Amino acid sequence: MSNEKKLIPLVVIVGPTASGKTKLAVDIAKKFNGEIVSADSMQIYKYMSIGTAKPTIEEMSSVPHYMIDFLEPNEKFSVAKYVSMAKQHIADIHSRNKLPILVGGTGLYINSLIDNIEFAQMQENTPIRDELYKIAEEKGNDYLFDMLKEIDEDICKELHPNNLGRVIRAIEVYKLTGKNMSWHKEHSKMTPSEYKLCMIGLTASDRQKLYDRINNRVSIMVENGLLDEAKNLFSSVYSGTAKQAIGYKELKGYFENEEKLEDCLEKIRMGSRRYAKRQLTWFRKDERINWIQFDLFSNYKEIFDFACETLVKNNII
RNA sequence: GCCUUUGUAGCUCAGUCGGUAGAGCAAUGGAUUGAAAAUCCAUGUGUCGUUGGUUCGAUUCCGACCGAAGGCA
Repeated sequence: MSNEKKLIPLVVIVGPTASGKTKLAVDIAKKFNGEIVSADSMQIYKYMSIGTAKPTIEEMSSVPHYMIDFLEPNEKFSVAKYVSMAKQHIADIHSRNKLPILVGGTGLYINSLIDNIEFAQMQENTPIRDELYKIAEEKGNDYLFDMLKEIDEDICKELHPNNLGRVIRAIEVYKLTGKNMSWHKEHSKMTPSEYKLCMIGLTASDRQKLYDRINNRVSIMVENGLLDEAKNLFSSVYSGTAKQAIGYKELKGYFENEEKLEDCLEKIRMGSRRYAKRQLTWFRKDERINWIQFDLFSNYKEIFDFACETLVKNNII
């Protein structure tokens, strides 16, 4: 094995929702001749722009963006697909002598990509899953968990029986590949990352400041036409992954005349706050991240300058 | 003004036939390898409205007062 292969420089900007990732990424791209690869599990969908806080049309036309706006809302997606597509974009950007910038809040996508997780090669197989879900419904979560114990005792130490989706996936992986999840996890980390990273994390030193921004942004989304966007989405086919997006599902009750608008909006704010909390839990443990606490700077320019300095210090540009 | 109901965790409410209390939601922490903006796990001290009385002991019984909702005038 040779380490001669040259690493691709990659700027990574992470952080909870509403922390200002999009703007910072665009400005960095403009300054350093970069292009942006999004790492967001919902911005991949068309027609879901306001609610997922996609970059504006101006932002997207001033800097090339990838992994945004390319899937119909009824199409399923997965980490494995994300990693293989995003990797190609990064390689392509680099081959054109531009600086790739990975930006987003979906921790699983980002870590799978930058840590070079290799997923088992297989097609997704819903008949197996459906059958397992049926077993769980009839005989209970513990029954399925005991099934998993038979084929992968180690993974059971990391999983809770109630985390049905993962228990089922672990069984499915074994049925489709003949190797259990523990085996795949171990073998997925064999090849080292091909990127030279500089990670920047945006957050607030005071959690309430972040929550204020989130709450405020929901009102802005409504002013920008969130309700119409959601209404259109409901009238078309929208399912699977896209259906989980915060900012749309909460409005259903309003359109069906069962809930007040203000109550639905409060649900969106709450859902977003809880999401931000989970994002922080995910990113906090990554010691490679250079954190920028936006509320400790007096204006945006200082944040931008500080971010640029960080990139220079890390020899990324 | 009178009658009835009501005042318990940030919110909605249980409960204690008198021995200082518990659920859901929220909040906080954590997990995260093909649905990840999803999914899952862990964490419950609050003058039981205020104030007197009865009692060994009251949030629980009795009285007064304060607040809320409804009804009658």
